[in-house]
Amino acid sequence: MGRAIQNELLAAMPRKAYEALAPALDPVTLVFGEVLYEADAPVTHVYFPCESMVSLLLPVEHHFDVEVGLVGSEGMLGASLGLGIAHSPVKALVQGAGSALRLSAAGFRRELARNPALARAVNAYIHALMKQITQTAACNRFHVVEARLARWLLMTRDRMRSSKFRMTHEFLSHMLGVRRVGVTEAASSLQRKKLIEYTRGNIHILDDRGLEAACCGCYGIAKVPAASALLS
Amino acid sequence: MGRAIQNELLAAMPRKAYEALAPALDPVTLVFGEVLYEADAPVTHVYFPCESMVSLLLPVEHHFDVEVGLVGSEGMLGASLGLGIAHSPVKALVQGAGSALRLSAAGFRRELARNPALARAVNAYIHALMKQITQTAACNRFHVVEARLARWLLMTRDRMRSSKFRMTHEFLSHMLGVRRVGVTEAASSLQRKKLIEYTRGNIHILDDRGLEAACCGCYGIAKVPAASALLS
DNA sequence: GCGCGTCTGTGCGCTACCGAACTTTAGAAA
DNA sequence: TTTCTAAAGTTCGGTAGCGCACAGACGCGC
Repeated sequence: MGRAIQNELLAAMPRKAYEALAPALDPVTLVFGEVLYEADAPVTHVYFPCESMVSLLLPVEHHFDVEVGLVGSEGMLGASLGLGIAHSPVKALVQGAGSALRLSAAGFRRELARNPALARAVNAYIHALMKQITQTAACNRFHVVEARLARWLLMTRDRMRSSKFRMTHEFLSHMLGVRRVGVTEAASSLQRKKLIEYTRGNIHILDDRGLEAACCGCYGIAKVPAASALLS
Repeated sequence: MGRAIQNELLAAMPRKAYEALAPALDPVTLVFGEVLYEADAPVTHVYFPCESMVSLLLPVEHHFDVEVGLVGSEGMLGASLGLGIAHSPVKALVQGAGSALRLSAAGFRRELARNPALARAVNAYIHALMKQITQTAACNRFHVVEARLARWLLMTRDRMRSSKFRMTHEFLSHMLGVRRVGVTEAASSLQRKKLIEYTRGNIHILDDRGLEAACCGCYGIAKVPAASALLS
């Protein structure tokens, strides 16, 4: 346990409270493409991503799924258990492989009951997630593909803590709910402006500032505040 | 207190728990156009609509606000207090005038602490609201104006418990995040199909089944379940 | 080096919706 | 009755994104 706590939700808990929780946490590696929850299916475990990233998707009839939220080390999966709801409203798909901490649903409930700091952190995160989903809703409604792509890349960078990651246009098109060609057009436009570069699934953000300027204000608004701020 | 409890969230609480809460509830009349909360502003009171309806709106830069949710007698406003958050992420605008029950934020917190049935009902509603917002996000992304209008009319009917209500095209256009002309076109199409009729702000749903067929599946999915089901 | 599958780029006609202006009509007020 | 205003209807050019189809291009395995 000497290492830094990599999940910010856990890191923001009082030391003692975290130490009470730590033995129950099970380190796991999330693999790309893994489905943690299906939509409306039971939540058997909660996950605290450390260096991984998970998309929240909603199935829509006659369409591919749309992404409504993105969870990384700033958050958790299965927070609805904190509301006493044992099933996930959305599908959770591992988007960036990496480490996470896992806990059984029963264990999580137990910890919530005896650990008020955890309960507070979880509640605060539920609220932050609602804001994120709300903002995404508005953004998807009003903003052009290029701006939304820029936002998505920045959100991914924040959660992966890296400006290089793997992601094909095909995949991005599902995330943004547009055609693959739409992504190709937006991505090559961003590349022409020297904001990113990419080849065959390897994306590299070259100019963070420029990319922020290319995306809509939603990025700044929906940025999940540091967990420490959540608890203040 | 002999009358039926008109807010379903309250009605679903155990009799004893409700009776403990009832004296603190302050009957108020919400007037059309009243703003209960501004976005990101403090929540001073919570509201349980009885025969009124309130829109949840998100401000978007360079645009009118977009609606992300709709609250009627099946829900409440200010539920985020149940998460320990004292400000509203969205703007709450009274959409359908009518009666509601009001409670101060402090009083609500007090009741939550001593009344587990209320806490459970509130948590369940928060979850239902998240689902509604999520579904709205996806619906706004994929479905055509006519289907979204049909959905909105049905949701309004459910919350107002009436198939007649007042609502101008101008106003609807803000709710749906489209031009007024877009609403006019969609509405006259629905009228031509004899599903609704309207004149100068008076809308009348003629054919519920037909209207449900004209709208997307989102309506059925995002329908907030009866509060009694929420608690089961 | 060859073949093949995956990823990316291009072209084309089409539709829903936009922005902006203008007209008509219902109904309340004078 | 006349006047006035808010609501609803119409028109028109423009565009973002769609569906579909196909063409290169990179990289891996053999």
